[in-house]
Amino acid sequence: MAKGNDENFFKNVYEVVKLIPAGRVTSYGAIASYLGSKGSARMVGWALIASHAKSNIPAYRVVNRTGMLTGKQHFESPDAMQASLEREGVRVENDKVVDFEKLFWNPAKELL
DNA sequence: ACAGTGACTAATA
DNA sequence: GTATTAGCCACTG
Repeated sequence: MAKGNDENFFKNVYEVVKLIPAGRVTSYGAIASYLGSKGSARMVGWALIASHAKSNIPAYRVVNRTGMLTGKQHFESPDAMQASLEREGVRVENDKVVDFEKLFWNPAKELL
């Protein structure tokens, strides 16, 4: 670890993910774009791993561009992510968010 | 310092 | 329409 030099980027991810309304989801690319690291969606995913390990971040509200729960494997249980989403009203089918486009929450627009 | 890996995305075949 | 390649940036060995 770099002693938290990149906290700026990570912290931004934490803030945005925390601000995601219940029952809504967003994509890594959207967060990356909002942070200015457009094209580096992988960093958002990496940040979420750190965030999940460091703070209580609802990382389950963040999925990939197709709405698939790619990161569920990193949770305590692979089913925790889907369960949490369904608990908030998000329908998940075959590890994929239903009506993802409707539930999609764009920080660059909603949070503007 | 180099190479491999990864919670991604878009383009190409 | 599915599969593969390439670009992306940070972390680990």
